[in-house]
Amino acid sequence: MNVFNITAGPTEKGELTRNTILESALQLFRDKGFEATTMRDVATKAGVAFGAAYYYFPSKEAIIQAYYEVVQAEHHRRVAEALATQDMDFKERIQFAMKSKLDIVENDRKLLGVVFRYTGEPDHPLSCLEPTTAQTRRESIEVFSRAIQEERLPKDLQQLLPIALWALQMGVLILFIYDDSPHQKRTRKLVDGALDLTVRFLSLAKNPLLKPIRSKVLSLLREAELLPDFDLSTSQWEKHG
Amino acid sequence: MNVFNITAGPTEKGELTRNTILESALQLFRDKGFEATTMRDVATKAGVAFGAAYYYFPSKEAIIQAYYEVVQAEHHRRVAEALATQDMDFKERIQFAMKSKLDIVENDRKLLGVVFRYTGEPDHPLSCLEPTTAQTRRESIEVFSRAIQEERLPKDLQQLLPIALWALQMGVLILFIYDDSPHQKRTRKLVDGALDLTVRFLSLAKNPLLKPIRSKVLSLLREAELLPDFDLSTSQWEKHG
DNA sequence: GTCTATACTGAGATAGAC
DNA sequence: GTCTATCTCAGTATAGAC
Repeated sequence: MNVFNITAGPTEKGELTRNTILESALQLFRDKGFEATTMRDVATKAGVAFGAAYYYFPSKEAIIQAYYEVVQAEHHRRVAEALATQDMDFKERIQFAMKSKLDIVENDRKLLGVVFRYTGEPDHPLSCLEPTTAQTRRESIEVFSRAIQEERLPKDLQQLLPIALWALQMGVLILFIYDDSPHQKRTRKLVDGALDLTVRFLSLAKNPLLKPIRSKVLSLLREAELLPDFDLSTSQWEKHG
Repeated sequence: MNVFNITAGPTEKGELTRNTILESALQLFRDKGFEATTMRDVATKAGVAFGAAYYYFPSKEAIIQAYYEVVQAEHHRRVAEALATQDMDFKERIQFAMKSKLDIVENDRKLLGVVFRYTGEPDHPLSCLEPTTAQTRRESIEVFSRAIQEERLPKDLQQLLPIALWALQMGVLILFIYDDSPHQKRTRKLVDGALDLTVRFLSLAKNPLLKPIRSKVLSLLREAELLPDFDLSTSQWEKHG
C-alpha cells in the first residue's frame, strides 16, 4: 500500500509532520488531481494549520519535488537490493533498473507529469534539469551506472550508457504517463524492445573498429555539456546503499 | 524585427485585436518573463480591457500556444521556400530544417520553455503531445517529412526518419533554451554533429541486410503507438505551401 | 525550532452587463 | 465583441503559543 514507507521508522516530530503533509497531499493529488487540490485541502487533510504546509514546503510544486526525491530514493534502494541479492545478466540488470522505476510510480501517473512541468524553464527552481535538482538527477543516473558497472564495457561506453539510459527513462516516463493500456502494458513492452535493441546495438558498438565513432559521439556530447562533470568512478553510491 | 509578420496583411477587426493582444503579450513575456507578466499588463499594453484578453485567449498559456503555432507556420514557410529555391543535398536539407527553427525562436528562449510546460499532463489542453495540439505537431513532423522526401530511402525509413528528426528537434529545443553560450553556438554545433552522425548512420541503416532490425524498430514503435496513424503519402503539405 | 490562527495581497479566471 | 465586477486560490505576513 504505502510503497514509499515514508511514515515508517522513528522520526523526529517535525519529520513526522512533514511526512503527514506530504502523504496527505499526494493522496489528494492522486484523488482529485494536482490543480484541483488546494493547499488548504492539504493542510486540513493533514490535520495541521494552513501555515504549517508552507512551513515545510515553499510551494505546492515543491511537494511534487519532494515526492520525486522519495521515488528516487526508493528506486535506488530497490536496484541496490536486487543487484546484491539476485544474479542477473546485463540485460536483466538494465531491465530491472528501468522497470522497477515504473513499478514505483505506476499509481502516480497523474502527479508524475508535474515533475516535468518546468523542464523548459532554466530559471525555475523546480526545473528538472537545473542545479537545484542536480543531486536527484545525479543519483538517478548513478542507478544505471551501478547497474551496468560489472559489465565489461569500453570506458567511454561505461560513461555514456548510464546517461543514455537515464534519457531513455525520461522518455519512457512521459510515454508511461500517456499510456492508457491496462497496467501500462504498452510502455512496458516498448521498454523490453528498446532494451533488447540497446543490448544488440551495444554488442556492435563495443567493436574496437567503431571506437572513432564513439569518440566523436562523446566529444560531441562533451562540447554540448551534456556529459556530467562528476567522475563516475568515484561514485557516491555507497553513501546511500 | 517582426519575424512573425503577424500584423501584416488585411484582417478583420477581431483578428486585429487578437494580434495586438498576442504581440503585446509576447513583447512583455520577452521583456519581463512569462510569470512576471500579468494578464492585466497584457491588456493594458494592448489598450484593451482585461476581459478582452480572455475573450481571445482562454488562458495565459494559450497565448504561448498561439505563439508556437505562428512559429510553426513560419518554419513551414521557410523550409518550403528553401526547398523550392535552393539546391541542397540531403544533409543540407535536414540541417536547414533543423536550424531554421532555431533561427526563428532564438530571441524567445524565455517563453519557449512554457510550450513544454504541460508535456507530462495528458489531460491538459495545452499538453504538447495531445489531440488539441495534434495538428501543430503533425505539421511540425511534415516539415521534416518534406525535407527528406526527395531522398531515395527505403519506405520504412521514409516514415520513421521524420518522426525521429522531430523528436531530435524537441530535444534540441530544450537544450537551446538552456544554452547560455553566445548565439547558442553550443547547440548549433551539436545539431551539426548529430545530423552528421544521422547521415552516416542512415547510410548504414539503408543496407538491405539491416531490414529485419528496421522492421523490429518499426513494429516496436507502432505497438507503442508512437507512429502516427495519418498517411504521410497523402500529405497535407500543399494546403499550406 | 514547531506550529496555530487569521488577515491580507496579487493574479488567473469567470459571469454577466452593455 | 468588449468591459466591469467578482470569485478563487496560491502565497505572504504577522502575532503569538509551546
